[in-house]
Amino acid sequence: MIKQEGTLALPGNTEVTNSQPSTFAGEKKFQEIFQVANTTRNQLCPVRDIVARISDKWSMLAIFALGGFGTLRFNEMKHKIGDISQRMLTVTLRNLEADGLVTRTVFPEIPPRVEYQLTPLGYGLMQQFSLLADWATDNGEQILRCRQLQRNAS
Amino acid sequence: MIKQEGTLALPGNTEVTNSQPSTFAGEKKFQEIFQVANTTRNQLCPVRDIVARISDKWSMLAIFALGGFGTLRFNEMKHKIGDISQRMLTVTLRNLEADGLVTRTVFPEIPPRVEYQLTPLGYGLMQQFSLLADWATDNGEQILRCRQLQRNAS
DNA sequence: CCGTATCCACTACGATACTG
DNA sequence: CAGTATCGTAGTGGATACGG
Repeated sequence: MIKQEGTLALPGNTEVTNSQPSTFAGEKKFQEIFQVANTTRNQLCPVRDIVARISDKWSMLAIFALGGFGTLRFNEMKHKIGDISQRMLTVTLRNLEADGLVTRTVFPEIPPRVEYQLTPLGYGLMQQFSLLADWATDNGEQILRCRQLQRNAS
Repeated sequence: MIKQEGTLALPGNTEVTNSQPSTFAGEKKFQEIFQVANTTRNQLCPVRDIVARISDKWSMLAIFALGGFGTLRFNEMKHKIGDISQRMLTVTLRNLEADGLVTRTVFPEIPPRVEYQLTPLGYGLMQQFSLLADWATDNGEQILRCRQLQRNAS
């Protein structure tokens, strides 16, 4: 007997052919993304680069903070995010700035004032990313349930 | 003089008011995402959890490989991804399985045969994620250019 | 064929202290 | 206020060897 875990994405075909089932539309598109993302020992890949950028511990929060509140000063962000360290906020913002996702404006005053804002590029990224966030809020619970079942089974 | 780096997301308003400029539509939506994602010392957040899952080094590639090619055996994936180690492919697939994103089907044969496939959940995630990948392929070059300029300036 | 087990290198991150 | 500098730790991923 076959050990089958979970449910399949596609209705099981009793007749297995070499071609993929017709329900598998869009397949080629994902193949292309795979090929692009799979830059085995080649040059760097924009997709993986961008995922890497937004997927560290704080970048996503920083981006959505700026998208949600507009312009923010350093300590405003630090206060909003709550448990981020000064160091990590600096590092995060510097990285985002280096990628052209946020601007950093220094006002030569005493005490110093520094304002951060999303660039059009950063705003676009956030919009795309918010779609993924929507999906995550819709389906996150199901994933967590799967994880629980898995842990209980082990 | 103000030290201004990069370009701003919004046209500069000479008159600054307390309210955000009207071009900043969608602000509230992003505030909400921020609030949800910013689970400061609260329980876990589905958005961050899912980002964490797809943002390790190999999960994204594994998902798109399955989405692009349908059903794959262990060594087929390993061959397609190229420079992934056996250990990391196992770990990656086990994590995806635990989250209900892929199924793992063991055929009790000698030699053993194990097939992996996306679940509906995993397929949905990949579709959302592919939109982000599209954005990345469109805008990745610009980000890389920004990064180059930054490095040359330093 | 499809894994585990073990060890090791690297780096992301946090805590703390100090500065213009 | 808005950072830097330094150090310690924990987790991630690679190489290698072995097992059912």
